Amino acid sequence: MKRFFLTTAIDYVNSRPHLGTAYEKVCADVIARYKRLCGFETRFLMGNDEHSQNVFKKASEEGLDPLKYCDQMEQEFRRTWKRLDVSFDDFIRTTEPRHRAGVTEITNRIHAAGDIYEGVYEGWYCVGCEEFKQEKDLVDGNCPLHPTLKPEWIKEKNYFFRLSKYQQPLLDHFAAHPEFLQPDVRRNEILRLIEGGLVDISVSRAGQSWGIPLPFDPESVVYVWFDALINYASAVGLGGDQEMFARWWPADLHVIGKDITRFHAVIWPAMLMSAGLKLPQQIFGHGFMTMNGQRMSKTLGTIVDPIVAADRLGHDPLRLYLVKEVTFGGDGDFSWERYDERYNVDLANNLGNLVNRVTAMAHRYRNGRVVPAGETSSRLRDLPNEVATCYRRAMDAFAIHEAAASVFRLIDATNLHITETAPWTLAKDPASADRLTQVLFDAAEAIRLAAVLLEPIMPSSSREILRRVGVSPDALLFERDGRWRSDGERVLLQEGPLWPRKELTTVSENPLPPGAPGAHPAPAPSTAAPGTAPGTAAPSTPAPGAAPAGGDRISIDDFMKVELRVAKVLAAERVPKSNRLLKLQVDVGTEQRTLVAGIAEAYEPEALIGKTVVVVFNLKPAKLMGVESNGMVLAASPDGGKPTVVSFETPPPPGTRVR
RNA sequence: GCCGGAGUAGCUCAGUUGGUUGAGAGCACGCGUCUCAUAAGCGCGGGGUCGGCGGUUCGAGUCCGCCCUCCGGCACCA
Repeated sequence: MKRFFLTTAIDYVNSRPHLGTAYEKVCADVIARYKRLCGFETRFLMGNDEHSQNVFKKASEEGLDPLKYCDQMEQEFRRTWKRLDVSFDDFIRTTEPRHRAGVTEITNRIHAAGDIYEGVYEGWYCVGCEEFKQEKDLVDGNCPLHPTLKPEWIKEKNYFFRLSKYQQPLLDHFAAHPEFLQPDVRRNEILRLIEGGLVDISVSRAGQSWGIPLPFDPESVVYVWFDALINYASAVGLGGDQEMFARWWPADLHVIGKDITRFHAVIWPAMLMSAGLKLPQQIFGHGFMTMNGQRMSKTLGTIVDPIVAADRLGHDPLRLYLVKEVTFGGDGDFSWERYDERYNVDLANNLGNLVNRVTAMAHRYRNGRVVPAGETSSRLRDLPNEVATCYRRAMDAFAIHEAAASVFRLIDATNLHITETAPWTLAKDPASADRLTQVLFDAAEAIRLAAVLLEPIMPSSSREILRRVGVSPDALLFERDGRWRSDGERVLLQEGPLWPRKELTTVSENPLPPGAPGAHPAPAPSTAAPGTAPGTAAPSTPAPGAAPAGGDRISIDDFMKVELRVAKVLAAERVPKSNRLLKLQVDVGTEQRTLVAGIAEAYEPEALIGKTVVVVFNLKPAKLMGVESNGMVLAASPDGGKPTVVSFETPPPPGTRVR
C-alpha cells in the first residue's frame, strides 16, 4: 500500500496554542485527510518541543518541575487539537525516551562520520566589553568602544557540526529536486542563503541539565534546535524500532512556518546527509496569520484563541476559513467580521441552504426517496467531474485554498441547477414526474460529491451531510466516491439548517471595543475621507474571551522592577552603517550614559539634542552594531509606522523617577 | 542598505508563453425575480487612468528601462 508520512513543526510549550499554530495544524490535517481519502496509509505526526531554556525558566517561575509543566502543556495542546478535529496519529515530546534514543543515534552517526568536532568557540574578544566580537563589529581591527584595547582571539570548548561541508551537496539536492522546498519564494530565499556560504554550527551547550546529553560527552547537552529537528525521525523509530523506521522514513512532507525554513531546509538535510539517512521528500513553509492586519501579539491583544473561534461558529467553519480564505504559502488575515461573513455566505446561504432545500423538496415531493430516472440536466453533466479533477490537481500541489474554492463551484452550480429546473413547477405537472425525480437525484448526488470533497476540510460536517443525503459516511475512498455516480436509491433526511445564519445585527456580540471598525452596525462609508478605508487605522482588537484574565497581568512589584528615569539628550549621532540606530549620550541625573535607540528613521540626531526623554535605567547593557547600549529610550512604535519617543509637556529634571 | 515579490473595481484577488478581455470573479452595494429553502436562491447593474513616466511592437495589465509605494528575507530594531 502506498504510504504518506507528514509532520508539522513541534511547538514550544512556553505559551498556549493560538490561531497561528492552529493554522499550521489544520492545513496539515487537511493534507493528511486528503491522502487518506486517496487511499494512502497515512501517518500524521505532531508534538511538543520541550528542551528549551525558556521552558525551564517558565516552569521554575511557576514553581513547577519542568517535566510536570510540560505534562500540563501537553494536555493543553492536545485539547486544542482535538477541539479542531486535527487527526494526528502520533504525538511526540522531546523528553520521551524514544526521542532520546533517536537523538543519540543520529548524533553518534554524525560524530562517526567525522562531522562533529570538539572544537572551540573562537572569536575576537574585547576585554573592555567582556564580549565576543564579530569581525564586522570591529573598526580597523579594534573594538569601537575601546579603541585603545587590543581585542583578543579567544577559544572556548564546544561541539560543532560541519555544516559548511554540505554547501555543495545541498545545492545539488535543491537543483535535482526543485519541489524539495515550497513555495518558490521560500526556495529562492534559502538558495541564496546557501549560496552565500554556510558556517559550522554549534550543536552543544555546556553546563546545563535540561536537555539530552551528548552521547560522547555527557557533560554537554544537545543544542535545542539540533535536538528538535530529530523528532521527525525518532517518532518513527530511529534508534529503536528498525522495522518501523524502514517503513516510514523518509518523511513525505514537513509542514512548517516560514520562520523556521532555514533549520528544515538547510541544517536538517545536512544532518541527514551526514548520518547517511534519506532526506524528506518535501518541505512546505506556510505563511503567518495576522489579526486585522496586525501580527498576533500578546501585548497588542491580537492573539486569537482557536478554541474561542471554534466555539463561536463551530470548528468546521473555522477550518474552512483558514483553508479557503488564505492562499496556502502566503500570509493570511483573520477578522471576526470576515469570519462571520464567510460563514454566512459559504455555509449558511450556499452549502447549508442547499442541503436544506434539497432534502425538504425530496420529502415534500418524493417522501425522501430519490432514484435516477432519466438524463442529468446540462448544468451538472460535466462540471462535477471537472471540479473533482481540478480539486485533486490543487490538493496534490498543496494548493489547498484552491481545492476548497473549487468545491464551491460545484455547490454554486447545484443551486443554479435548482433554479433552472424549478422542481416546484415540475411538481405541478404529473407528466414531469420522472423529470422531477431525476432533478432531485442530481441535486442529491452533487451534494454527495461536494461533501466527499469537503471531507478533508470539514470532516464532521461532511459526514453529517453524507448522512442526510443517504450515503454511508464511512471509509470514503476517492477512487470510488470522488466522482459522479448515478447508482441506487438515496433516502434523504430532512433535519433542518446545518448552519443557522448569523445576523449582521448581532455584530454587537463581537467583543469589539467601541470605536473599532465594524463595531457600528451602520457605518457611513460615504463620509469617510478618501483613502481612509475602514480598518486601516484599526486599533488592536481583543479576541473574544481574551478579556483580561488575571494571568496576563503583572503585579505592581513586577512593574517596580523597571526603573524608568527622565533623561536629557546631550549628544546624538548616527551609528555608522546602520539605518535605524542612533547613538545617544544622555544625562540620567546621577551620570552620563551612552545608549543606542532604533529611531533613526524618525529623528534626525540634531533634533534630539536637548530633548527630555524617558529611559529604562536598570536594563542590562547590550551591544548593537558594536556600540554598547546602557539603557533604552521609550518610544511608541506603531506597526508599520515610525517610532515616537515619549516626552513631556514640562520637562522634569534628569534623573527623576518615572512611575 | 542588499536580495526577492507585489502594486488590477469599496474589499479580497484571477488574468496562462503580448492579440476573441475594446478588462474579469467573489464579497459588499442598488434594482428585479422565483418560492423548494436559513429575508437564503437566481438575474441585471453601478463602479477601475490595470502604481507613475517613457520605450519595443501592427497590437501590452501581459515585454524592456527609470521612478514611487507596499510586503517578505537578510543585515543593526534593548
